[in-house]
Parts: sequence; C-alpha cells; structure tokens
Amino acid sequence: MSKELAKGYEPHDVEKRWYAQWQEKGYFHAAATSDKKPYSIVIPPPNVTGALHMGHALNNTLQDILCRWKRMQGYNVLWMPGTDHAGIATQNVVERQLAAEKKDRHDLGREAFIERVWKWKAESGGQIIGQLKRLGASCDWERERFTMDEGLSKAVRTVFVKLYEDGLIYRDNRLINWCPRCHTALSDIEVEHEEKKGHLWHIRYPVVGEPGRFVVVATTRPETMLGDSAVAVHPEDERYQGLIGKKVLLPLVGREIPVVADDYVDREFGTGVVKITPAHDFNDFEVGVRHGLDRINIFDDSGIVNAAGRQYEGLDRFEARKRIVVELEETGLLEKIDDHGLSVGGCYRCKTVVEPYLSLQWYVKVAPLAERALAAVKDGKTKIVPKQWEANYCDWMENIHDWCISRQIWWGHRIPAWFCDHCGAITVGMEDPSKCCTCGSDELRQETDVLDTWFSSALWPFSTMGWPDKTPELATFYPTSCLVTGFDILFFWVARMMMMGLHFMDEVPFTDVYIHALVRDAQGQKMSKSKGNVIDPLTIIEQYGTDAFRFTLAAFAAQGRDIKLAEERIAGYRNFCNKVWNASRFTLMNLEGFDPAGIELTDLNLSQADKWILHRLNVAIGETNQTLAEYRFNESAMGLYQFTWSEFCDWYLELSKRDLYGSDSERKKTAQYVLWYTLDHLLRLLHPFMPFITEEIWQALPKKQAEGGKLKAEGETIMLVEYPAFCECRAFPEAAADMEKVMAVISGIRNVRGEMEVPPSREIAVILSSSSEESRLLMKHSEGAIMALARVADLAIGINMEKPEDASLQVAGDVQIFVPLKGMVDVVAEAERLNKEIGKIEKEIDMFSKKLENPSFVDRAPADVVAKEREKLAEAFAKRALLVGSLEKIRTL
RNA sequence: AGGCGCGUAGCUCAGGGGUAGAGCACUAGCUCGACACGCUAGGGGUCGGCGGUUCGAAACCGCCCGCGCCUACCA
Repeated sequence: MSKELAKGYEPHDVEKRWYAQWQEKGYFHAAATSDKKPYSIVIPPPNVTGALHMGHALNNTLQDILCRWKRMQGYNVLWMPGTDHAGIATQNVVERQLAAEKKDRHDLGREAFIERVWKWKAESGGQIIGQLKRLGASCDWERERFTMDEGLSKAVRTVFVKLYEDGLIYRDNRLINWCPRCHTALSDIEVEHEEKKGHLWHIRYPVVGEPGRFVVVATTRPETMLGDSAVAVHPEDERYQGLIGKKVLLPLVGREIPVVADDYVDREFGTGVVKITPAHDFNDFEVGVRHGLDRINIFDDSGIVNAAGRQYEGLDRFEARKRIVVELEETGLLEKIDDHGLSVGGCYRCKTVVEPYLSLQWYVKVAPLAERALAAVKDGKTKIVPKQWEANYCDWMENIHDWCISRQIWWGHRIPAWFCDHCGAITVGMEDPSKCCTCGSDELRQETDVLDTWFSSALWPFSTMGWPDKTPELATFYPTSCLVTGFDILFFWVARMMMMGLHFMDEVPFTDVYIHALVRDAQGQKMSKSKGNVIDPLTIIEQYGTDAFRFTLAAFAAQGRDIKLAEERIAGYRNFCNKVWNASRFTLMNLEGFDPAGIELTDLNLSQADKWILHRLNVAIGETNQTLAEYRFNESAMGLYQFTWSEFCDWYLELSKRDLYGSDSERKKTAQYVLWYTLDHLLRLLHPFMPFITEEIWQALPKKQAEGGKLKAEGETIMLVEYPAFCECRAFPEAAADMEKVMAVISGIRNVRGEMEVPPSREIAVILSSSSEESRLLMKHSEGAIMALARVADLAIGINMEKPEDASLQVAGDVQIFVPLKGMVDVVAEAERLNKEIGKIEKEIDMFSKKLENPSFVDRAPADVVAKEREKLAEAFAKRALLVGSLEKIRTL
C-alpha cells in the first residue's frame, strides 16, 4: 500500500515529473462557468524579453501560494498568465541584433522590422514562461495571453477610440521627456531621477547698449544657452529693477534677448538672474508661455545640436557643453564655476539622460478617470495591503498629470488615427478609414506613433478575459480577487488599471491589492544587471530545489519591508524540506499494512500525545488560514516551520515510537492513524508553499478510498484535496496542557543530562517528586513517555519524596526531578549547574517582586495580570528554595 | 524640500504594551530502529541615542543620529 521513500529528498526529478503531470491533467485550468465560488488573479505580465529575476520569483510564488490555497479550499481558481510586448525593451533587443549586422531598423522599413520582432518573439521570446513553470506556478496556461495578440489589440483599439470619442484623448505640442537614444517620448514616471554631482556655471551676459555692464546668470546646463530667448529676474528684486525691459546679448550666439520679470525666479538662488530656454526646460517653458517668448529647439532627436545652434551644429549635447564652457572662458564671460548637486533624469529603459523636448504628442486627460480611481480606494472598494500604500496611491492620484501615451517607436499598438493631407482633420475609428471623416478626401496617412506599453497593460484584467466581447470569463472572474505586485509599478500599472477598469467595466479591476517588497541586494540596492548584483533564481533552484526557494521567499515576505536575500537562509529551508521528507519516510516505514479506511478520529481511544499533536495541528491550521487571509505569508511559513519541526518531529514522532514498536495493537493502530492523519494534514497545509515535495510524499501515503460520488480527481493529486480548516473535533486544550507539563519534565531531565555531561548512551535513574496527587497521577500516566524521551532506565514517582544526597536537582512546575548520579556525581559540576539555575530564577524573582512591590502596579494593572505575576513569583520562590536547599546539601558533602 | 520605511544576538531577519525570538554561525556531548541537510544541551542581546506617555515601553509619542526608498523641485 505505501511505498518507501529514498533516504534524502532529490528535488529535480520530482519537480519535472509532477509539473508535467499537473499540466497534462489540466489541474491548472479554470472553468469559464462553475458552481464553485470564483477566485481570480491576473499575473503582472512579465516582459516578453524578460528572464526570471528575484522580483518575479517572489511575486509569482506569492500568487501561486494564494491560488493553490484557494483551489484547495474549493474555489474555481483562475490565475491568468501572459506576457507584455514591452515596446521599448523589445525593440531594443531586435535593434541590437540589427546593429550586429551593421543595420538599423530604417534599413528594413517598418513592416519588415515588425515582422522581424515577431520572428524574434517566436524564436526566443517568452522564455520567462518556462521559468515560471520551474517555479511551480499553477497558471492556467491554456489561457496565456500576449498584449499584442489579436484579442488584446482589439481591446486596445476599442479603448483608444472610445476615449477619443469621449474627448479624453487629445494632441498637444509641449515639452515632454525625450530619450535621445530610444528616440521616443517618455511619460513622467518613465524617467528615473538620480542625484548627481554637477556644476553651476556663472555666465556674463552683456547688457545691450551699456558697454562693460553684464548680468550674471547661473546655469547647470550651459549648452542650452543656444536656445535662450530671455533672461528673467524677480519683479520685486531691487538689484535688477533698471534692467527689466532692456536687452542682453546672448554670448557666443550674438542674439539680443529681453530681460523679463517673473516671480518664478528665486531671488535667493544664484545671482537672482535666470536664463530662459523655453524649448528645453519645463519651468522655462511656462515662463515662455507667460511672456510670449520664442521656443528655440536646439537639438535634433538624438540630442545633437541642430542648425539653430549655429557654429555648434553637429555636436552632441555633452560635447557642446564642453566647447561652450571653454569658449566662454576664452572670451572672459565665464565668471565662476561652483560645485552643485542636481538630480538628473534618465530613461528607465536605457538610462540615457533624458532631454526635455518640444514635440507634438498624444495625451490622455486623466483627471476624470483619476477621480473615480481615487474614490474607489477611499471607499474601500479596492483595499490596498499593506495600508500604508494607500496614502501613496491617493497622493499620486490627487496630483496626477495628463498621460503622454504616444511613443515614437515601431513595436507596439499603432495609434489608430489618420491625418488628412487635404484638410488636416484627424480620423479615428474601429475600422481603418478609407477617407477623411471631415472632408471625405482619401489622402490619409496613419499616425506612425505607437501607444505606451502601459496603455495595453492597463486593460489587462479585462482584456485577457475577452473584452470587449461579453464573455463568460468576464462574468465569472471580473472583478478579480487580488492583484499581487511590487510597489515599483503602483503608478505605472495599478493606478492605470484602476482608471481603465472603472471607466470601461464600471467596476474596480480587483478587490484586493497586495503590495510586496522588492528583493534587494545586501546594500539595499535594487538588483539590476548593470550593477552586477543579481542573484539568479534559477541557479538557486538548481542548487536548493524549488520548494526550498519558495519557502524562503514566503518566510521573508514580511509586509512593508524590503527583502535582502541571504543565501544561508535558503540552505536552512532546504534542510527543512529534507526534514519533512524524512518525517514522512519515518511515517511510511511505520504504516506497513495500515489502512485508514473506515477509521474516524472520534472512534479512537486517543492518547495524551495524540491529543496534543492534534490540538497543536488544529492551532497551526487556524493560524495558517488566518495569516494567509491577511497576506502575512511570512507568519504562515514560520508557523508551519515551527509546527513541523519543533512539534511534530521533535516530539510527536518520538512519542509515537513507543506505540508503534510496542505490542498493544490497538495503541499501534491509533498511533498509526494519528501519524498518518497529522502528516496528511501537514502536507496539505504546506502544499501551497512547497508544491512538489508535498505532492511526491502525499502520493506515497495511503488514502481513504473516496466515497461514492466524489470526483475522481480529488484522490489523484494533493492539489485538489481539501485545505484543512480549524475544527473543534481536534481541540483538546486540557490534554495538550497536561502533555506540556510532561514535556517540561522531560526537558528538565535532559537539562541535567546535558549540563552534567551524562552521555546519551548512559541510562539513568530518575525520581519525580510531585507536590500534588494530580501531578503525581499525570507523571505516573506518562512514565512511558518520560522514560523513552529522557532515556531513563529506572523511574520512581511519588509525592514529596526525599532527595537522595548524591542526586542532581531540577524543577519543572510542581515536580521536583532528582537524578541520582551514583558515585559519578561531580560535586563541583552540580554546584555550578545549581548556581546557574539559581541565577536564572533570581533574575525572575527580582523582576516579579519589583513589579509587585510597586503599589501603583498592584492598584492599576488589571487584576488578572497582577494575579498571574503573584503566581509566577510564588512559583519562582519555591523553585529557588529547592535549588538553594540542594546546593547547601551538596556543599556539606 | 516633503513623504514613507528601517536601525533587535557575530551575520540575515521576524516580533510588537506584561520574563527577548528564528535560521545560519558558535560551545559541549551524541551511530538513540526518519533525518549529520541530523539529535540533545548550552553560550550570546541595557531591541540606534535622548526625552515623554504608562503601574509597566524593545513596542506608543516627540526630538536627534545613521541607512534606504519614493515624490517634487532646485537656474
């Protein structure tokens, strides 16, 4: 019936075998309609270019824990998987390939290039999907989606058209963040700011018509002076009153520009005079609007100075800076250079310094969308866990800017807008138009820009389920139950999904959002390839096994705290897997000929140890469910770890051995049942965390035959058996408390053994002297267990017994433990041991008495607390008296 | 500049008003019919600092120091 397990757990073969089987049998597949309650999660779609990193591993482990847990609880679980087309990132990959062939995308042309990207995707894209499978992810792979597939593209187009028709999409010519390497606009949040050391150059601008007079401006970007169209001072700045309205001569360029007054200028900063470059600085742009200044664009789309930069044309931004500084110095117009720290924005894809750049882009007017998205969180329709992120979310929603959605790349959803060459009107529609909607001309050109990748991901919770069609999946699974993600994409993704979900589905996309930590390196830095501080999850999986890795991540996933991953911890949980394995091996070895069929817990005459482990199991079950429901994964993991190792293995397995090896067949059968029952439940509890090892063991375990009518699959895999729930039928609080008293006595004897250095092989005699009949009976009842676990050959139990002179003393509750060490008692060692114990107990006495001597404590603390402290103090006094008495006797020996 | 978070054992981290916890590392002893990836016992912490609230603070509040992150802006 049961088979024997190998001596140690070998993960690799087990993982491969079970994953294939799970998938083949369709256990991951969600029914579009079902009588079961629905539970759904959409995966944060990894980039199609991506490789599994620690962040993915954590993110998907947590999702898988939730999905497996809910599935076992009987929910119809949909974990929707897929990948993101990752516009810029993917285009970069293919462009790099082309570069190696000494070509660029323009050599191929748009169509051929896109074809090439699809080819790349087919051949080497989506590798991360296979890696997620190695992690054990129980996604519904039959439903895997891609943001560029046909259905999702239709959803994108529908959304764009509707937003356009609703007046929520518009074009405007203003400054945007431009990446001169990717050649595209970026939204505000796609720019990563970094503090850098820079300089503040002070430059003299001669005042026109007043030879020898200068104003000094301070700038961090001297090259932008090529595009200056004014200098500004504060309107109330007395130093410069006479200058307002005059002109200064732009050095090197020789253009005359006005001095304007604007209260944007900070009088305290620098010289109080600012150069204004409306085409290359966000603040200057605003000043320019107020004063009707020219916007002089001095760079091309690669950040190279254009014809407007005259003699500097053709120079790169940074090259131009150097030249200009040198030439200013040579002409004596550079007054001084100060060190100055500033934050520099970089492209989040390629880290190139972004350039504020004047261009015509498409925007989403987000204010009306944000309003609902904000209210949904404030009203609790969507709950963000941990709560502290709600403030972050709300803050961002309240200060939201319009979203620049156009990107000047080729890989992505091309904006479905057509310009009429005849009348200039824009035609937007679900079908590609053949003529202009305004003048009917057929001279149409489609917009070449594509949409921001996040535009399509914003639709993910409903586009993956078939929207805009009305599908059974949407009816069953939208809104989704939970979104699990890192805070780094709270704004990029979560906020946008909220806005789109509410606008198009009229319901929030998810009821819970669980925000987990970022996995960082030892310095608390984000792991990144460029920093070279990456630990590869697949290497870890190879080395320690998937289950150990997953358990580690769960154990580390404390709320609101970043994870600094330490490899020793993974080794620790690898050992834990092995422990589970060996406990199971032991169990199976002792279930020879055992059949749980027909046996119920209630029919059995349970021992104290049986009741204790069932009680503790019940507590573990309750806590696991509770902590999972609150997304306290680390507490679930730690609780199960403690139960498994410190209770089931350390105590129950040892206690059960007497029954298993003894001659009482009823006792043996009961122990076998409880052992089987506890392990079976433990494996179920652990399965969401450690899917592979639990399945492997569970398969080897005997099963109760399914009663007629039950689904066959329920007996086929641990994945589909019921997740344990707290049950009064397993609650034995009194028996458990008794057992713990016995355990304290066993620990007391072991303490003497350990401290007196009595080798485990040496059998000893022990006398237990109780102070009450009740505890004497308890000890008597448990003498077998005490003898076995403390390795006692000869055990005497009585009330208020005399301590033999040459015996060591230990105290456990109201039981005195005498360990006669005939002839070999080392007086010095025993005295030392007793002194140590007395020291410990005196610390306690000290603490308790101080408390109780404090009248305000006695008066003001709750009565039960005071009573409890009194009891503890009395107990400690008693214990000390015994120890001191023993010490005195020893000294007289 | 504002916001958030974090300073707990040698290391990596939990915990969170009523005697300080785990893993690893450390010490001593162990082939006890699952496991040396193990067993038993043990050592190790004025919980970053200073004030406050409280009968009681590692926990709550304020300030300070150190570290990290986010947002904004800084010519």
